[in-house]
Amino acid sequence: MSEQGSGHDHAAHAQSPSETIQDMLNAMNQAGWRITDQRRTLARIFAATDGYLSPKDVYDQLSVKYPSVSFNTVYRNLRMLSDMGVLEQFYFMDGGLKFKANCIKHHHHHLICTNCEKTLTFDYCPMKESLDLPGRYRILNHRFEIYGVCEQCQQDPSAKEI
Amino acid sequence: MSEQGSGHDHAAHAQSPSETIQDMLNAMNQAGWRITDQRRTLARIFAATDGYLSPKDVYDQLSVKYPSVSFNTVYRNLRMLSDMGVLEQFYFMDGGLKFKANCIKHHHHHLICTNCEKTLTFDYCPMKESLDLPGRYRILNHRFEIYGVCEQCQQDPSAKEI
DNA sequence: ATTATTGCAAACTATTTGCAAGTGA
DNA sequence: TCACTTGCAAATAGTTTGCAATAAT
Repeated sequence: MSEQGSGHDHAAHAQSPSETIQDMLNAMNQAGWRITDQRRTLARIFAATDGYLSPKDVYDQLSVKYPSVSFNTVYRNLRMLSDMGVLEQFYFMDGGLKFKANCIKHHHHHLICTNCEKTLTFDYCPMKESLDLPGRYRILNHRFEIYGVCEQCQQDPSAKEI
Repeated sequence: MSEQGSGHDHAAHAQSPSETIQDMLNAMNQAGWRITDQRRTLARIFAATDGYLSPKDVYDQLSVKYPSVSFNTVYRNLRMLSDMGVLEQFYFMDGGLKFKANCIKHHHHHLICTNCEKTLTFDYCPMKESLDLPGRYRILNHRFEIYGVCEQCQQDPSAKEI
């Protein structure tokens, strides 16, 4: 669970794990939710993960500390956190719905490893160009994602999970 | 195509319904599939639709002509056509998996109406810029989609389906 | 005639809901 | 305390599979 080395400052906006945890707990608080020990652990799990986690991944990790945790609760908390914008959800065509901590502090897009799903952010946004779009839609939002194989997985393609 | 530089020729690449039908049937043929009457109808349905269709949508439309069609068959055909690249699948966060005819003739991106899901294509692609990406990923592909409300739905928001 | 395709039913997976017991503020 | 949260079990939705009947080539 260590951070990637320094060097590129693309990650200038990346939050430290403790920042992420604090953001998530603050958001829960402001929404009037109780901070249970389990939710604290949930925040810790997402703060420590670069990539996406499926409900089952989260369940498995929570199970370590709370052997009797129910899927029910996992789903509910994931959904609630997503609705609040604290988590970001994404549907992988072959892996179903997954979640990751959402940086709500600035606009950015994602570079996603198709092998291990480790995700980096970058600031370039194609929407800032004056796009000549068809059809007079009233634009609401957009999505720009780039998929590839991260350096680590290029060297060791068998390492499916980090 | 036209030499007239002015005006919007965004739809220059759009295929006519009959072209789309032919493309789909050809693709099935080349893959060694039998062209059943039902699959012909399937092609017709997608050729006539601007937006995305859920398995249920397709099932409902097929049911008109084949009252005893089974979900089973719908799913199988949708999946096979997707695997072949004839259909494009997309997971809407609140509507699940949906399908639409895929233009395999040129690279483009989508402008999607969040109300009726009518989809227009445009040629601008952010990947042609020399992007300064983090992390030395080996880039495989990308996705760029813009969401908005189409002109029609802006005027009549209650018209949920076209 | 031969083999792919279809429809039915049942299996499966992922996700959601109802309610009593437990827990945080 | 008192309402929120949790876990269990069961319900639901979405999708896939097995197999006999059917239809395309």
